[in-house]
Amino acid sequence: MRNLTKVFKALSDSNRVRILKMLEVRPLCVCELTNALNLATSTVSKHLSLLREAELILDEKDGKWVYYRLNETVSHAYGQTILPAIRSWLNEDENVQEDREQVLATCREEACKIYEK
Amino acid sequence: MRNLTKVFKALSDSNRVRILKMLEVRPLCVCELTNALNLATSTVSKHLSLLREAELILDEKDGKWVYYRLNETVSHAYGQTILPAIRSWLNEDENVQEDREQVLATCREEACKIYEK
DNA sequence: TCTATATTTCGTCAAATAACGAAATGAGGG
DNA sequence: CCCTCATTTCGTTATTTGACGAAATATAGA
Repeated sequence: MRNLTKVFKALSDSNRVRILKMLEVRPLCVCELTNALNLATSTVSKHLSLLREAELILDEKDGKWVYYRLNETVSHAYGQTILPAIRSWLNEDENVQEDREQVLATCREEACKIYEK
Repeated sequence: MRNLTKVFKALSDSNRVRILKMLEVRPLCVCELTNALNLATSTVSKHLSLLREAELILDEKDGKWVYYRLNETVSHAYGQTILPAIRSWLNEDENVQEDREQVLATCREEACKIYEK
């Protein structure tokens, strides 16, 4: 029960749903997400930790960046049902489309201060 | 987006999920639900109104009682996906099983003060 | 090492939420 | 019409949540 409500709670905030819909495009680092959401970095980081605790996303460190991506192999039935459903929902939503355009249009050098490899 | 988060928010509280799982057994009036949840009537009434606003349940007046039941013909895709999923989840949950046993064992005369037709 | 950048953690504040009891509303039966 | 019971609405309170900025942590490069 606790696990289920944790998943629903993670999904009950529009900024967190926007994050999931952006991650459908490709894995993104915190600064790219922050850029699109227009929130403080610490706020976005907190949203990401809630999504991660619900096992809806995974994080991977790459140098000084942390990349977040959808958890395609989520272990619980809740995510197995809900993540694909969310993928099919909101694709016509104006905000979601704008977010995605911005993600695609903005290269990381603009979203983050520096892009070096 | 607003509609989706409204649905998830409605589902993000364990007492509201317990209500849905009890309504899987049969339609119930507010006093029967209150009896099982051990909350103030006004609190249960508020939970029910949130579930109703998310279109997950329907209410029907019968004399001085109001019966709530699952919305089997919910119009939005969110409910069409999530309600059947919830029906398949938590059936082994201890609290859910206790709630259901109580619902089945308690006749309305006990749950409510009076039963008259 | 020093600096710059990315991210997380912490402390704080305002708004939202869940709970309660009291009061208001509605329906049925003397 | 009065009384009772079921339910909802309202006002209050404690807790949770979402936001911010500042401070802490981590990494890469000069």
